[in-house]
Amino acid sequence: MNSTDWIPPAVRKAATDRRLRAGETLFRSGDRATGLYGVVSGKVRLVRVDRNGHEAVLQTAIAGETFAEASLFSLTYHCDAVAASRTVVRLYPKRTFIGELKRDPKLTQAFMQRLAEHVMALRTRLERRNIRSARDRIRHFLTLNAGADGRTVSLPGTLRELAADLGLSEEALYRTLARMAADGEIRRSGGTIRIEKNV
Amino acid sequence: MNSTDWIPPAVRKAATDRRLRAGETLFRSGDRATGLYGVVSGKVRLVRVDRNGHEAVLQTAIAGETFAEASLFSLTYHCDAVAASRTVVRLYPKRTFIGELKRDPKLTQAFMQRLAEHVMALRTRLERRNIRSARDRIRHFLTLNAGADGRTVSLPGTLRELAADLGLSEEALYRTLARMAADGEIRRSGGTIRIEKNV
DNA sequence: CGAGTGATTGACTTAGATCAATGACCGTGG
DNA sequence: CCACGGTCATTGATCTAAGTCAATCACTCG
Repeated sequence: MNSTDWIPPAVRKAATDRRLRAGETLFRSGDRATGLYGVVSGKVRLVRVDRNGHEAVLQTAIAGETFAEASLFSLTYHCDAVAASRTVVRLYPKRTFIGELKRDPKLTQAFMQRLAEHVMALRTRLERRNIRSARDRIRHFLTLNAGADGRTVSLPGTLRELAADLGLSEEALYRTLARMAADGEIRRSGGTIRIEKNV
Repeated sequence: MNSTDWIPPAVRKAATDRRLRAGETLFRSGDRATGLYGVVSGKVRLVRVDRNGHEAVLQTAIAGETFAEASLFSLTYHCDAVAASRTVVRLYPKRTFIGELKRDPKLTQAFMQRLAEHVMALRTRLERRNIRSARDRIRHFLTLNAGADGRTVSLPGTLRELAADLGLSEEALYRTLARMAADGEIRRSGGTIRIEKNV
């Protein structure tokens, strides 16, 4: 559901790729919005940085996903996009895209769908941030990200990234995971967490 | 920009009003999504409640605004809608709306715009929640909600509501505001806060 | 092999949650 | 017309979970 199938050939043709090193910035808040991006390979984090240097992760886009959709409605970007690893992104130029939107109702439909999904995802994120307890926050993440069996969660990146994602300090995340494992609530192996007990 | 002008007559005709007492629930998470709502008068809070009973405020819709847009793309609602005061809401039925979307490109355009605004608003909210310090969180809110002069903020509701909105305990909000006022950073009078110093 | 990053654990501090009590205000029903 | 119940605003006292600083180890990538 997050693939870029919905992008029509006309827009595809106008796309250009760009290679990013890990940590490289694709755009910054305030830059002129040139279009919408898709991740070909790698991973991009959309963040806003406050004056204390704290990063708020708004979204993490992995291969096959798109980001900066809302930029079509704005002259500038409103957050920073940073490659989390070596990454290739594909730029779908704003002008072409908007032109095609006017012409292609299917695309419009698909695009609205994407925006609506975005709204829902952001709401879930917001809901999670409202949970004070680190443990409950992690539980929230785990249950909503479990695979088909409802108990296996494969971590999308490093724990460090996850910590930023959850809005916890690394240490709090490590410690809480350790405690949850000690209590038999979860079991860890490599990049995977299994939920052993539902609390 | 948040009025309901963009809703075409065809959809308007199918709308029905409903009167709500303060605190009354309009719909709950999991209820079948019947459509999108507009607030005629009063105020509606969209919240998600976690198992500890904590409420996460996802949106507060005041007179003239719409809410539950994303429900058009979903069979059920994903949050609770509760009237914050005596309120009249107008239901625009899903079926009619979707039918009209297919027919009316203008509506589609306007609706996409609304969704995009939603995404941006949610991102701002998320950004705010990422700020740890109560004082900085309040500052963030104040600067982004100042009127034309950039210094006057008229509070949308009670401080209690604001606290929930900011994700702070009431006490933390009261205390921090008191301290900010004592420091001469803000000045309060009735439902208005003036920013005296920018820090 | 050395530098950089991620993971982990310890020790300490603190901001904000929580519990509690009080006063102001407001609408309402007797 | 006023007493009463309710909500909002406010302040005090206390507690604790999470942030912060710091040190260590494992690993990987030039």
